[in-house]
Amino acid sequence: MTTVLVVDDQPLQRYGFRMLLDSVPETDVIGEAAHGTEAVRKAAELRPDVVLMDVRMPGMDGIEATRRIVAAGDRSRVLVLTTFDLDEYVHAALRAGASGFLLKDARPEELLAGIRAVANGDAVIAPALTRRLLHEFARLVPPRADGSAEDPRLASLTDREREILVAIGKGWTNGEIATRFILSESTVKTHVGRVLSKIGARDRIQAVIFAYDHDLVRPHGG
Amino acid sequence: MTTVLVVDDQPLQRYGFRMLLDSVPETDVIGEAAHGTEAVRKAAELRPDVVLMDVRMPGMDGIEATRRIVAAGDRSRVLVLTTFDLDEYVHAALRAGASGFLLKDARPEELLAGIRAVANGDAVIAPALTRRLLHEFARLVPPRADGSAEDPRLASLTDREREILVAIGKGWTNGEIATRFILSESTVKTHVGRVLSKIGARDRIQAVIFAYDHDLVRPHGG
DNA sequence: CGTGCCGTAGTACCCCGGTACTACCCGCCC
DNA sequence: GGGCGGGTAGTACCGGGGTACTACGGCACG
Repeated sequence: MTTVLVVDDQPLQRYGFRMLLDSVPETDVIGEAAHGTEAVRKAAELRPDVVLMDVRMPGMDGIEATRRIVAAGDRSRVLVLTTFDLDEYVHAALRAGASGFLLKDARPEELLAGIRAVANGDAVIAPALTRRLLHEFARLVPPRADGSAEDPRLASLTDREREILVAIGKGWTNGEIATRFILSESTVKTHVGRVLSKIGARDRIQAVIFAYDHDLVRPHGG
Repeated sequence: MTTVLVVDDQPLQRYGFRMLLDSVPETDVIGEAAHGTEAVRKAAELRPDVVLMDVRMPGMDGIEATRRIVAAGDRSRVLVLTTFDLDEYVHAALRAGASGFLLKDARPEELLAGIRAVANGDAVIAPALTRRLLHEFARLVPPRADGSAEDPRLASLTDREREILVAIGKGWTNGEIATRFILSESTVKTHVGRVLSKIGARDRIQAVIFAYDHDLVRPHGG
């Protein structure tokens, strides 16, 4: 039995969901909420397995409510519903920690299957959205994660030189690199010079860019 | 009627797929292939709506075959099937241009629904994979796409200074910036100095890192 | 054994980058 | 009018970065 909290600002919409979910034995609507604040409170109180969350609501919207419910860590999983397939909503919802994203025009069996999947720990995305999501994903995935060949310039570096390049990418000066690697600054300069030459960079700045483009340094990683 | 090309190195597996797909009126298996090379050739020859592609095959694998079929641009959509939910396969398949990714242990109706969706231009992902994909996606999505506040240091920059910062992020020297912006190098230096001061960077290298971390420059964007 | 690659280290030289400070023009607003 | 922020521009100074070249110990490989 899967317990569900229905969140939508329109009473009629909530009624529809309740009718549908109560018509099958496997789901049980244990509560309703008309806006984000109420949703967060009821989620904490009722501990539903799944929260069926509308995005557009007056007051606190579904995204923020999702963020808080997920942050609360009560094991409730959030399935976000929206009328429009606006990209910002999808992105924001996923970053907020939603387990799924479906369109309101989904067929009843799709919705039920979605709830089942989410309750089961899986995730669901409306097919119409999946396509664009995959497109973006393919664009975002770091180059080295696929089957493409490694940049020959990178491959030409020795292990030491690669370490140096990473250090350059972190923004360290030659002096800092020397200190942290316990080397003389002369040695660092030699290494840096060879790195620049091998990757075809005219200065360390181009090397920093190269390092970022080739995912040698993590963003926001100091 | 959806035409399908079945690609798998195991004859029995192909037989199973053919039985299933031919048992419903909406799909029609118009060909089979036992490895990547044959798949590419038959896809070009038969122009199927959907290619049901196994990943692991002797010789050319399903990923490379997918890449080539998609690159051929014959409107054939590729639905990748695998026994294992290995991340590398998923990434590689999506980058190769696959329209979907399902596990072989999917129930028959799931497979049929997947083929239907793919033929329809949508995309599908096995629920078990969707979860991890969303996790990664949330991690990859540029920070500014959600509801988080913009870095106050960025907000303190004037429009001109932001342009300068982007230019720094591209690796341009002061001289190059001066030339492209039609400014004197002195002016550029003045701007750069103010930018460094405002974002708290000790030198332009830290500024480059800042620009990348705040997504002001696109990777691989010269 | 010699040859080459790698990592280490040094000297010498020059230039770009960054700082400090000043200066002028323009548009806006009190 | 006067003040102010933003954009432009200049001079002077200096330190770090990059280049060129040399050098040597260790280690592998033919």
